[in-house]
Amino acid sequence: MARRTTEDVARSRAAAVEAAIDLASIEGLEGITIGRLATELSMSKSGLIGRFGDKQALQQAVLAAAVERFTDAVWRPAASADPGLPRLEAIVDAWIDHLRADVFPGGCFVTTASVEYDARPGPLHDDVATVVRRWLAVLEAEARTARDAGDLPADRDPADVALELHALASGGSVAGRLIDDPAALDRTRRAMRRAIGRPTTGG
Amino acid sequence: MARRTTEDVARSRAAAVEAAIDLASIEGLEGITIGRLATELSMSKSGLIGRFGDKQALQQAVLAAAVERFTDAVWRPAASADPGLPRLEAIVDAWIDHLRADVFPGGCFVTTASVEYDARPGPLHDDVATVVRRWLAVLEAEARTARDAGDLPADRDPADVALELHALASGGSVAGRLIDDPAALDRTRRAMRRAIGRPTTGG
DNA sequence: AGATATACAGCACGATCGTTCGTATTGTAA
DNA sequence: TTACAATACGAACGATCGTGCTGTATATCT
Repeated sequence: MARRTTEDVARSRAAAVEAAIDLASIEGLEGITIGRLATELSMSKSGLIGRFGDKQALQQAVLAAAVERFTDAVWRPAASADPGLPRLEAIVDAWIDHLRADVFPGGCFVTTASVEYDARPGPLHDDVATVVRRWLAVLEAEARTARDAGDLPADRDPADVALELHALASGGSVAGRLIDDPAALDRTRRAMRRAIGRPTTGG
Repeated sequence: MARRTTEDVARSRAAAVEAAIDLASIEGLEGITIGRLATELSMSKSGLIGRFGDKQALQQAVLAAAVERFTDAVWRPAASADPGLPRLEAIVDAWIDHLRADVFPGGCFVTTASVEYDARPGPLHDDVATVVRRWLAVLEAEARTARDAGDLPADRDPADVALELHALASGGSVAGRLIDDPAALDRTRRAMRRAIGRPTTGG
Protein backbone atom coordinates (compact mmCIF):
# COMPACT_ATOMS: atom_id res chain seq x y z
CA MET A 1 0.00 0.00 0.00
CA ALA A 2 2.93 2.25 0.53
CA ARG A 3 3.67 2.39 -3.15
CA ARG A 4 0.11 3.16 -4.06
CA THR A 5 -0.06 6.20 -1.89
CA THR A 6 3.20 7.61 -3.12
CA GLU A 7 2.02 7.17 -6.65
CA ASP A 8 -1.24 8.85 -5.82
CA VAL A 9 0.58 11.83 -4.49
CA ALA A 10 2.84 12.06 -7.51
CA ARG A 11 -0.12 11.67 -9.80
CA SER A 12 -2.00 14.30 -7.92
CA ARG A 13 0.87 16.73 -8.31
CA ALA A 14 1.17 15.83 -11.96
CA ALA A 15 -2.55 16.32 -12.41
CA ALA A 16 -2.26 19.79 -10.96
CA VAL A 17 0.55 20.62 -13.35
CA GLU A 18 -1.30 19.23 -16.34
CA ALA A 19 -4.38 21.25 -15.51
CA ALA A 20 -2.21 24.29 -15.06
CA ILE A 21 -0.62 23.75 -18.48
CA ASP A 22 -4.00 23.82 -20.17
CA LEU A 23 -5.03 26.86 -18.21
CA ALA A 24 -1.77 28.68 -18.86
CA SER A 25 -1.73 27.91 -22.55
CA ILE A 26 -4.89 29.99 -22.77
CA GLU A 27 -4.43 32.62 -20.10
CA GLY A 28 -0.67 32.67 -19.96
CA LEU A 29 1.73 31.55 -17.30
CA GLU A 30 1.17 34.82 -15.52
CA GLY A 31 -2.57 34.38 -15.82
CA ILE A 32 -2.56 31.35 -13.58
CA THR A 33 -4.17 32.06 -10.25
CA ILE A 34 -3.95 29.79 -7.27
CA GLY A 35 -7.61 30.26 -6.56
CA ARG A 36 -8.89 29.33 -9.99
CA LEU A 37 -6.56 26.39 -10.34
CA ALA A 38 -7.49 25.14 -6.89
CA THR A 39 -11.19 25.43 -7.68
CA GLU A 40 -10.69 23.56 -10.93
CA LEU A 41 -8.91 20.79 -9.03
CA SER A 42 -11.47 20.81 -6.22
CA MET A 43 -8.91 21.54 -3.58
CA SER A 44 -7.97 24.38 -1.31
CA LYS A 45 -5.60 27.14 -2.26
CA SER A 46 -3.24 26.30 0.56
CA GLY A 47 -3.27 22.63 -0.30
CA LEU A 48 -2.35 23.38 -3.86
CA ILE A 49 0.37 25.91 -3.24
CA GLY A 50 1.78 23.78 -0.46
CA ARG A 51 3.05 21.28 -2.99
CA PHE A 52 5.17 23.79 -4.78
CA GLY A 53 6.13 26.31 -2.16
CA ASP A 54 5.02 29.42 -3.94
CA LYS A 55 3.45 30.50 -7.17
CA GLN A 56 6.71 31.00 -8.99
CA ALA A 57 7.82 27.44 -8.28
CA LEU A 58 4.49 26.26 -9.62
CA GLN A 59 4.98 28.28 -12.78
CA GLN A 60 8.43 26.83 -13.25
CA ALA A 61 7.12 23.31 -12.77
CA VAL A 62 4.37 24.02 -15.27
CA LEU A 63 6.84 25.32 -17.80
CA ALA A 64 9.05 22.27 -17.42
CA ALA A 65 6.10 19.92 -17.85
CA ALA A 66 4.89 21.82 -20.90
CA VAL A 67 8.32 21.49 -22.48
CA GLU A 68 8.09 17.79 -21.82
CA ARG A 69 4.76 17.68 -23.58
CA PHE A 70 6.18 19.56 -26.54
CA THR A 71 9.20 17.29 -26.72
CA ASP A 72 7.00 14.22 -26.69
CA ALA A 73 4.86 15.58 -29.49
CA VAL A 74 7.48 17.10 -31.77
CA TRP A 75 10.98 15.87 -31.07
CA ARG A 76 10.34 12.26 -30.10
CA PRO A 77 8.48 11.25 -33.28
CA ALA A 78 11.15 12.92 -35.40
CA ALA A 79 14.15 11.55 -33.53
CA SER A 80 13.99 8.27 -35.37
CA ALA A 81 14.46 9.96 -38.73
CA ASP A 82 17.93 10.26 -40.21
CA PRO A 83 19.90 13.25 -38.95
CA GLY A 84 19.98 16.29 -41.16
CA LEU A 85 17.33 17.19 -43.68
CA PRO A 86 15.14 14.09 -43.20
CA ARG A 87 14.93 14.79 -39.50
CA LEU A 88 14.24 18.47 -40.08
CA GLU A 89 11.40 17.53 -42.38
CA ALA A 90 10.06 15.12 -39.79
CA ILE A 91 10.27 17.85 -37.16
CA VAL A 92 8.35 20.24 -39.36
CA ASP A 93 5.63 17.65 -39.93
CA ALA A 94 5.37 16.75 -36.28
CA TRP A 95 5.43 20.42 -35.34
CA ILE A 96 2.53 21.29 -37.60
CA ASP A 97 0.69 18.16 -36.53
CA HIS A 98 1.00 19.03 -32.87
CA LEU A 99 -0.30 22.52 -33.57
CA ARG A 100 -3.20 21.14 -35.54
CA ALA A 101 -4.00 18.59 -32.86
CA ASP A 102 -4.19 21.31 -30.22
CA VAL A 103 -1.72 19.58 -27.94
CA PHE A 104 -1.97 22.82 -26.04
CA PRO A 105 -5.56 24.04 -25.98
CA GLY A 106 -4.59 27.69 -26.17
CA GLY A 107 -1.82 27.46 -28.73
CA CYS A 108 1.86 26.69 -28.34
CA PHE A 109 2.78 27.06 -24.72
CA VAL A 110 6.36 28.10 -25.28
CA THR A 111 5.26 30.84 -27.64
CA THR A 112 2.87 32.21 -25.08
CA ALA A 113 5.54 32.10 -22.41
CA SER A 114 8.09 33.67 -24.74
CA VAL A 115 5.91 36.68 -25.36
CA GLU A 116 5.03 36.98 -21.71
CA TYR A 117 8.61 37.08 -20.53
CA ASP A 118 10.55 38.47 -23.46
CA ALA A 119 10.59 41.89 -21.86
CA ARG A 120 10.29 40.98 -18.20
CA PRO A 121 13.30 39.90 -16.16
CA GLY A 122 13.23 37.18 -13.56
CA PRO A 123 13.65 33.43 -13.12
CA LEU A 124 10.78 32.67 -15.47
CA HIS A 125 12.35 34.73 -18.20
CA ASP A 126 15.59 32.85 -17.75
CA ASP A 127 13.85 29.48 -17.81
CA VAL A 128 11.94 30.23 -20.98
CA ALA A 129 15.03 31.67 -22.64
CA THR A 130 16.99 28.54 -21.80
CA VAL A 131 14.28 26.35 -23.28
CA VAL A 132 14.17 28.34 -26.51
CA ARG A 133 17.95 28.47 -26.80
CA ARG A 134 18.11 24.73 -26.42
CA TRP A 135 15.47 24.14 -29.06
CA LEU A 136 17.15 26.54 -31.47
CA ALA A 137 20.43 24.71 -30.89
CA VAL A 138 18.77 21.42 -31.79
CA LEU A 139 17.37 22.88 -34.99
CA GLU A 140 20.67 24.52 -35.83
CA ALA A 141 22.59 21.28 -35.35
CA GLU A 142 20.25 19.45 -37.70
CA ALA A 143 20.48 22.24 -40.24
CA ARG A 144 24.26 22.10 -40.09
CA THR A 145 24.21 18.38 -40.65
CA ALA A 146 21.90 18.88 -43.58
CA ARG A 147 24.10 21.55 -45.07
CA ASP A 148 27.24 19.48 -44.64
CA ALA A 149 25.46 16.64 -46.42
CA GLY A 150 24.70 18.95 -49.31
CA ASP A 151 20.97 19.00 -48.59
CA LEU A 152 21.05 22.73 -47.95
CA PRO A 153 22.94 25.43 -49.85
CA ALA A 154 26.51 25.80 -48.66
CA ASP A 155 26.03 29.51 -48.02
CA ARG A 156 23.00 28.93 -45.81
CA ASP A 157 23.59 29.77 -42.16
CA PRO A 158 22.27 26.92 -39.97
CA ALA A 159 21.39 29.43 -37.25
CA ASP A 160 19.33 31.32 -39.81
CA VAL A 161 17.45 28.15 -40.64
CA ALA A 162 16.82 27.44 -36.97
CA LEU A 163 15.45 30.88 -36.19
CA GLU A 164 13.43 30.91 -39.37
CA LEU A 165 11.71 27.64 -38.55
CA HIS A 166 11.05 28.70 -35.00
CA ALA A 167 9.69 32.09 -35.99
CA LEU A 168 7.44 30.64 -38.66
CA ALA A 169 5.96 28.00 -36.40
CA SER A 170 5.27 30.31 -33.51
CA GLY A 171 4.21 33.33 -35.54
CA GLY A 172 2.18 31.34 -38.01
CA SER A 173 0.23 29.42 -35.42
CA VAL A 174 -0.58 32.51 -33.39
CA ALA A 175 -1.83 34.42 -36.42
CA GLY A 176 -3.84 31.48 -37.70
CA ARG A 177 -5.49 30.95 -34.36
CA LEU A 178 -6.19 34.62 -33.87
CA ILE A 179 -7.84 35.24 -37.21
CA ASP A 180 -9.37 31.78 -37.19
CA ASP A 181 -7.95 30.80 -40.55
CA PRO A 182 -7.83 27.03 -41.02
CA ALA A 183 -5.45 27.47 -43.95
CA ALA A 184 -2.85 29.23 -41.85
CA LEU A 185 -1.17 26.04 -40.70
CA ASP A 186 -0.94 24.85 -44.28
CA ARG A 187 0.68 28.11 -45.25
CA THR A 188 3.01 27.85 -42.28
CA ARG A 189 3.96 24.32 -43.27
CA ARG A 190 4.73 25.42 -46.81
CA ALA A 191 6.84 28.28 -45.49
CA MET A 192 8.78 25.98 -43.17
CA ARG A 193 9.40 23.55 -45.99
CA ARG A 194 10.55 26.44 -48.12
CA ALA A 195 12.97 27.38 -45.38
CA ILE A 196 14.67 24.00 -45.55
CA GLY A 197 14.36 23.59 -49.30
CA ARG A 198 17.06 24.22 -51.84
CA PRO A 199 16.29 27.43 -53.71
CA THR A 200 16.22 25.62 -57.03
CA THR A 201 13.43 23.37 -55.85
CA GLY A 202 11.18 26.37 -56.02
CA GLY A 203 8.17 27.33 -53.91
CA MET B 1 -8.18 80.13 -23.85
CA ALA B 2 -10.98 77.81 -24.68
CA ARG B 3 -8.90 76.05 -27.26
CA ARG B 4 -6.00 75.62 -24.91
CA THR B 5 -8.01 73.76 -22.37
CA THR B 6 -9.63 71.43 -24.84
CA GLU B 7 -6.23 70.63 -26.23
CA ASP B 8 -4.90 70.01 -22.78
CA VAL B 9 -7.62 67.53 -22.13
CA ALA B 10 -7.05 65.75 -25.42
CA ARG B 11 -3.33 65.77 -24.83
CA SER B 12 -3.83 64.47 -21.35
CA ARG B 13 -5.92 61.63 -22.67
CA ALA B 14 -3.38 60.95 -25.37
CA ALA B 15 -0.61 61.00 -22.79
CA ALA B 16 -2.45 58.40 -20.78
CA VAL B 17 -2.82 56.21 -23.82
CA GLU B 18 0.84 56.60 -24.79
CA ALA B 19 1.98 55.66 -21.31
CA ALA B 20 -0.37 52.71 -21.39
CA ILE B 21 1.09 51.55 -24.70
CA ASP B 22 4.57 51.42 -23.25
CA LEU B 23 3.34 49.65 -20.18
CA ALA B 24 1.25 47.17 -22.15
CA SER B 25 3.99 46.37 -24.61
CA ILE B 26 5.92 45.00 -21.66
CA GLU B 27 3.24 43.61 -19.40
CA GLY B 28 0.58 42.94 -21.97
CA LEU B 29 -2.75 44.58 -22.60
CA GLU B 30 -4.21 42.45 -19.87
CA GLY B 31 -1.40 43.43 -17.55
CA ILE B 32 -2.45 47.05 -17.52
CA THR B 33 -3.71 48.10 -14.13
CA ILE B 34 -5.71 51.22 -13.48
CA GLY B 35 -3.85 51.75 -10.24
CA ARG B 36 -0.36 51.45 -11.67
CA LEU B 37 -1.15 53.53 -14.70
CA ALA B 38 -2.76 56.20 -12.55
CA THR B 39 0.25 56.30 -10.26
CA GLU B 40 2.57 56.60 -13.23
CA LEU B 41 0.52 59.51 -14.51
CA SER B 42 0.24 61.10 -11.07
CA MET B 43 -3.49 61.04 -11.04
CA SER B 44 -6.26 59.21 -9.28
CA LYS B 45 -7.69 55.94 -10.43
CA SER B 46 -11.15 57.39 -10.84
CA GLY B 47 -9.82 60.35 -12.75
CA LEU B 48 -8.05 58.08 -15.17
CA ILE B 49 -10.81 55.59 -15.74
CA GLY B 50 -13.34 58.39 -16.00
CA ARG B 51 -11.89 59.36 -19.35
CA PHE B 52 -12.57 56.02 -20.90
CA GLY B 53 -15.54 54.62 -19.04
CA ASP B 54 -14.10 51.28 -18.05
CA LYS B 55 -10.94 49.30 -18.38
CA GLN B 56 -11.95 47.54 -21.54
CA ALA B 57 -12.56 50.81 -23.34
CA LEU B 58 -9.13 51.92 -22.21
CA GLN B 59 -7.59 48.75 -23.58
CA GLN B 60 -9.34 49.24 -26.89
CA ALA B 61 -8.15 52.83 -27.09
CA VAL B 62 -4.63 51.69 -26.30
CA LEU B 63 -4.75 49.06 -29.01
CA ALA B 64 -5.98 51.56 -31.56
CA ALA B 65 -3.25 54.02 -30.65
CA ALA B 66 -0.60 51.32 -30.81
CA VAL B 67 -1.75 50.36 -34.28
CA GLU B 68 -1.41 54.00 -35.22
CA ARG B 69 2.13 54.01 -33.92
CA PHE B 70 2.94 50.87 -35.89
CA THR B 71 1.42 52.28 -39.04
CA ASP B 72 3.44 55.45 -38.69
CA ALA B 73 6.64 53.50 -38.24
CA VAL B 74 6.20 50.75 -40.83
CA TRP B 75 3.54 51.52 -43.39
CA ARG B 76 3.93 55.25 -43.83
CA PRO B 77 7.64 55.22 -44.74
CA ALA B 78 7.04 52.40 -47.21
CA ALA B 79 3.91 53.83 -48.78
CA SER B 80 5.90 56.09 -51.06
CA ALA B 81 7.68 53.15 -52.67
CA ASP B 82 6.30 51.67 -55.88
CA PRO B 83 3.52 49.12 -55.34
CA GLY B 84 4.52 45.50 -55.47
CA LEU B 85 7.94 44.16 -54.70
CA PRO B 86 9.64 47.53 -54.09
CA ARG B 87 7.03 48.41 -51.53
CA LEU B 88 7.27 44.99 -49.91
CA GLU B 89 11.00 45.43 -49.59
CA ALA B 90 10.50 48.88 -48.10
CA ILE B 91 8.01 47.43 -45.64
CA VAL B 92 10.45 44.74 -44.59
CA ASP B 93 13.17 47.32 -44.02
CA ALA B 94 10.91 49.65 -42.07
CA TRP B 95 9.54 46.71 -40.11
CA ILE B 96 12.97 45.55 -39.02
CA ASP B 97 14.03 49.12 -38.34
CA HIS B 98 11.05 49.74 -36.09
CA LEU B 99 11.81 46.55 -34.18
CA ARG B 100 15.43 47.53 -33.81
CA ALA B 101 14.52 51.04 -32.70
CA ASP B 102 12.29 49.70 -29.96
CA VAL B 103 9.30 51.72 -31.09
CA PHE B 104 7.54 49.62 -28.49
CA PRO B 105 9.72 49.18 -25.43
CA GLY B 106 8.56 45.65 -24.79
CA GLY B 107 8.53 44.35 -28.33
CA CYS B 108 5.89 44.53 -31.02
CA PHE B 109 2.62 45.47 -29.43
CA VAL B 110 0.39 43.66 -31.88
CA THR B 111 2.34 40.45 -31.37
CA THR B 112 1.89 40.67 -27.64
CA ALA B 113 -1.80 41.37 -28.04
CA SER B 114 -2.17 38.56 -30.58
CA VAL B 115 -0.78 35.99 -28.20
CA GLU B 116 -2.82 37.34 -25.33
CA TYR B 117 -6.11 37.08 -27.15
CA ASP B 118 -5.60 34.32 -29.69
CA ALA B 119 -7.38 31.86 -27.41
CA ARG B 120 -9.61 34.19 -25.45
CA PRO B 121 -12.91 35.44 -26.84
CA GLY B 122 -14.24 38.94 -26.37
CA PRO B 123 -14.15 42.40 -27.91
CA LEU B 124 -10.39 42.67 -27.52
CA HIS B 125 -9.90 39.44 -29.40
CA ASP B 126 -12.08 40.73 -32.19
CA ASP B 127 -10.25 44.05 -32.33
CA VAL B 128 -6.84 42.45 -32.51
CA ALA B 129 -8.02 39.94 -35.08
CA THR B 130 -9.39 42.75 -37.24
CA VAL B 131 -6.11 44.61 -37.05
CA VAL B 132 -4.09 41.56 -38.05
CA ARG B 133 -6.48 40.64 -40.85
CA ARG B 134 -6.19 44.13 -42.24
CA TRP B 135 -2.42 44.07 -42.13
CA LEU B 136 -2.27 40.65 -43.75
CA ALA B 137 -4.59 41.93 -46.47
CA VAL B 138 -2.23 44.83 -47.15
CA LEU B 139 0.73 42.50 -47.42
CA GLU B 140 -1.21 40.10 -49.60
CA ALA B 141 -2.27 42.85 -51.98
CA GLU B 142 1.31 43.99 -52.40
CA ALA B 143 2.45 40.42 -52.92
CA ARG B 144 -0.19 39.92 -55.58
CA THR B 145 0.89 43.06 -57.35
CA ALA B 146 4.48 41.85 -57.20
CA ARG B 147 3.54 38.46 -58.56
CA ASP B 148 1.48 39.91 -61.38
CA ALA B 149 4.46 42.07 -62.27
CA GLY B 150 6.62 38.99 -62.49
CA ASP B 151 8.63 39.91 -59.40
CA LEU B 152 7.46 36.79 -57.60
CA PRO B 153 7.05 33.27 -58.97
CA ALA B 154 3.69 32.79 -60.67
CA ASP B 155 2.90 29.79 -58.48
CA ARG B 156 3.50 31.71 -55.29
CA ASP B 157 0.36 32.32 -53.24
CA PRO B 158 0.20 35.98 -52.17
CA ALA B 159 -1.56 34.99 -48.97
CA ASP B 160 1.32 32.64 -48.24
CA VAL B 161 3.75 35.50 -48.64
CA ALA B 162 1.70 37.71 -46.35
CA LEU B 163 1.46 35.17 -43.55
CA GLU B 164 5.10 34.24 -43.95
CA LEU B 165 6.26 37.83 -43.56
CA HIS B 166 4.00 38.40 -40.61
CA ALA B 167 5.03 35.19 -38.86
CA LEU B 168 8.71 35.85 -39.40
CA ALA B 169 8.58 39.39 -38.10
CA SER B 170 6.58 38.58 -35.00
CA GLY B 171 8.21 35.26 -34.23
CA GLY B 172 11.70 36.42 -35.01
CA SER B 173 11.55 39.52 -32.90
CA VAL B 174 10.09 37.71 -29.90
CA ALA B 175 12.75 35.01 -30.00
CA GLY B 176 15.55 37.50 -30.49
CA ARG B 177 14.40 39.60 -27.59
CA LEU B 178 13.87 36.62 -25.35
CA ILE B 179 17.25 35.01 -25.87
CA ASP B 180 18.89 38.42 -26.15
CA ASP B 181 20.49 37.70 -29.50
CA PRO B 182 21.43 40.88 -31.37
CA ALA B 183 21.81 38.90 -34.59
CA ALA B 184 18.22 37.67 -34.51
CA LEU B 185 16.83 40.70 -36.30
CA ASP B 186 19.45 40.31 -39.01
CA ARG B 187 18.44 36.70 -39.43
CA THR B 188 14.79 37.70 -39.46
CA ARG B 189 15.48 40.30 -42.12
CA ARG B 190 17.27 37.77 -44.29
CA ALA B 191 14.39 35.35 -43.88
CA MET B 192 11.84 37.99 -44.83
CA ARG B 193 13.86 38.96 -47.88
CA ARG B 194 14.07 35.29 -48.78
CA ALA B 195 10.31 35.10 -48.52
CA ILE B 196 9.87 37.77 -51.17
CA GLY B 197 12.82 36.70 -53.29
CA ARG B 198 12.67 34.61 -56.43
CA PRO B 199 13.95 31.11 -55.67
CA THR B 200 16.69 31.38 -58.28
CA THR B 201 18.16 34.42 -56.56
CA GLY B 202 19.27 32.09 -53.82
CA GLY B 203 19.60 32.72 -50.09
C1' DA C 1 -21.91 87.57 -13.76
C1' DG C 2 -24.39 83.59 -13.24
C1' DA C 3 -25.78 78.89 -14.92
C1' DT C 4 -24.22 74.65 -16.56
C1' DA C 5 -21.28 70.97 -17.77
C1' DT C 6 -17.15 68.68 -17.16
C1' DA C 7 -12.87 66.72 -14.92
C1' DC C 8 -10.86 64.97 -11.35
C1' DA C 9 -9.77 63.82 -6.39
C1' DG C 10 -11.13 61.30 -2.41
C1' DC C 11 -13.17 57.57 -0.50
C1' DA C 12 -15.42 53.22 -0.03
C1' DC C 13 -17.24 48.89 -1.94
C1' DG C 14 -16.87 43.88 -2.80
C1' DA C 15 -13.91 40.68 -4.91
C1' DT C 16 -9.77 38.37 -5.56
C1' DC C 17 -4.88 38.14 -5.30
C1' DG C 18 -0.69 35.24 -3.02
C1' DT C 19 0.63 33.83 1.27
C1' DT C 20 0.74 32.29 6.10
C1' DC C 21 -1.02 30.41 9.88
C1' DG C 22 -2.96 26.43 13.07
C1' DT C 23 -4.88 22.00 12.86
C1' DA C 24 -6.42 17.40 11.44
C1' DT C 25 -5.46 13.45 8.85
C1' DT C 26 -2.58 10.14 6.89
C1' DG C 27 1.22 7.00 5.68
C1' DT C 28 6.12 5.76 7.00
C1' DA C 29 9.72 4.58 10.13
C1' DA C 30 11.67 3.56 14.53
C1' DT D 1 3.02 1.90 20.04
C1' DT D 2 5.23 6.04 19.34
C1' DA D 3 7.50 9.68 16.60
C1' DC D 4 7.87 11.90 12.33
C1' DA D 5 7.04 13.81 7.78
C1' DA D 6 3.85 14.92 4.29
C1' DT D 7 -0.61 16.48 2.76
C1' DA D 8 -4.41 19.21 2.80
C1' DC D 9 -7.91 21.80 4.92
C1' DG D 10 -10.30 26.28 6.69
C1' DA D 11 -9.54 30.78 8.05
C1' DA D 12 -7.47 34.94 7.90
C1' DC D 13 -3.83 38.28 6.54
C1' DG D 14 -2.67 42.72 3.91
C1' DA D 15 -2.58 44.21 -0.69
C1' DT D 16 -4.54 45.26 -4.91
C1' DC D 17 -7.98 44.70 -8.31
C1' DG D 18 -11.97 47.44 -11.10
C1' DT D 19 -15.63 50.31 -10.22
C1' DG D 20 -18.94 53.03 -8.22
C1' DC D 21 -20.39 57.55 -5.58
C1' DT D 22 -19.83 62.35 -3.92
C1' DG D 23 -17.92 66.84 -3.49
C1' DT D 24 -15.49 70.49 -5.62
C1' DA D 25 -12.96 73.29 -8.66
C1' DT D 26 -12.59 74.82 -13.19
C1' DA D 27 -13.99 75.84 -17.91
C1' DT D 28 -17.60 76.97 -21.21
C1' DC D 29 -21.69 79.27 -22.59
C1' DT D 30 -25.73 82.50 -22.18
